[in-house]
Amino acid sequence: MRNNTSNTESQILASAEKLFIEKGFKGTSTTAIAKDAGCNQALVHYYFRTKENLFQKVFLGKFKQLFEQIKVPLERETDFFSKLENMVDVYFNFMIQNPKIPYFIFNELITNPRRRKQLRELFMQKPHQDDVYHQFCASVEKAISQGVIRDIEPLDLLMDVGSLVVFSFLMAPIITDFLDLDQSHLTDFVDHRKREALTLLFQGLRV
Amino acid sequence: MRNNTSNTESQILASAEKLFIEKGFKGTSTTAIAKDAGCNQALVHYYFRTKENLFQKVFLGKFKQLFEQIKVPLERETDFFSKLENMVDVYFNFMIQNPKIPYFIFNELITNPRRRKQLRELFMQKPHQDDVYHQFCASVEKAISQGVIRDIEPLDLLMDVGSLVVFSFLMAPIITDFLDLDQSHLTDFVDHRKREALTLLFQGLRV
DNA sequence: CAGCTATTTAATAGAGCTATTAAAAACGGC
DNA sequence: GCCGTTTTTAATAGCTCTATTAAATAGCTG
Repeated sequence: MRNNTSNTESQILASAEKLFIEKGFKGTSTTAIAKDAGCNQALVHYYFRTKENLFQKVFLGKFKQLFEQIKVPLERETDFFSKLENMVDVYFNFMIQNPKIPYFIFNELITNPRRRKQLRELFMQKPHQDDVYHQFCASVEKAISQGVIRDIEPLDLLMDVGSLVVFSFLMAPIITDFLDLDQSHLTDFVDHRKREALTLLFQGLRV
Repeated sequence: MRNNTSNTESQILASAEKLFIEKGFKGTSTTAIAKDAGCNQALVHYYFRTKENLFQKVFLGKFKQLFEQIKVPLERETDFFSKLENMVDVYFNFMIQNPKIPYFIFNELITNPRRRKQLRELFMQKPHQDDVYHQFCASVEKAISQGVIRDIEPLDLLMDVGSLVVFSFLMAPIITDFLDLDQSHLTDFVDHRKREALTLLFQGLRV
């Protein structure tokens, strides 16, 4: 190999990422990837052997990217409502910049048991990533015992936040089409949802 | 035609429904549908001409089924918190009985602009179905002016409820696999989420 | 049962897909 | 400029898929 990541190889990866995210595994052909990357179809297999292989690279990469973002506000030591605000903020920002990622990951996790297994193994290999979750649990329980928030299971709180953040983005393309909104109105909508999510959470968690 | 819906025809429809919901449009072949229905592959095309046609029948049928459920608590005239509880109740129950429907509808709406168009036209044809939404808006605004709930836009309230209900079900298969839960623990989880959703909404909407 | 229609079958056209292979082209060091 | 390696290409095997067709079968009616 002449350079560590040849131009073609990374171009294929970029095209694959774009197409897989847009159309999913089944909806994307190696032929289409090659065409988008502007190279011969055989090169896709030359560099990545199989479509499945290439997909895994993209999928795990994106998942790690998401996870890196998610863990930041969970780890940070602040008062509880700041942590909450920080979570909503970070998640919304990530989604604004990567609006198709949550659906991409969801889709593949839901439709393909193999991906769930892959991901599980990924977590089993690195049990220390659990710490993020347990760290979060500890801070929730502390906030409860200090009377800062009402009694709630940490997983529920996580699900509440996740629901309010992710659902807005899953719905976004549907709403856009239904109400004939353009991109600028869409970001308004998302921004509006962010404020409402915070309001609901803050009020809904009071003692 | 001998009987209005021949045995084979409805069997094909049933198999198509099962497989489309499980694997989506791209993931399901007419060959697989025929095999599942226990008939010759050509029959699928004999009765429905194209795969697209067959899919539309399934999709619109399921969407109507969902919509019929959704509108019930929106229309009912009760005090606002009862309406809210009723909504969460009905939606959760529907999802427990049709756990794969929300993802199925989501998936096709998100990935296929044509489906969004189809659905939009469906609504445009029957503008009276708008009334359900406007009826709901009216009851929200009444509740606000009466000081029963805090100030909130009706669409936000709808999104809040939708988020908290639907997200639980989208996550369910992922959580099952991750935590090695069996079906009984899963329904516990869902039931638990239902209570938390209600708590969050009731508290989060107080003045 | 004869004739008509509805249903079912096997066969196949025609397309697209993944993956492989053998040969050609590009590139590097010597 | 030559040689070995890496990269790229065209060709193709071997699938699977949708949709159609012509022929066979079943079912009803008079």
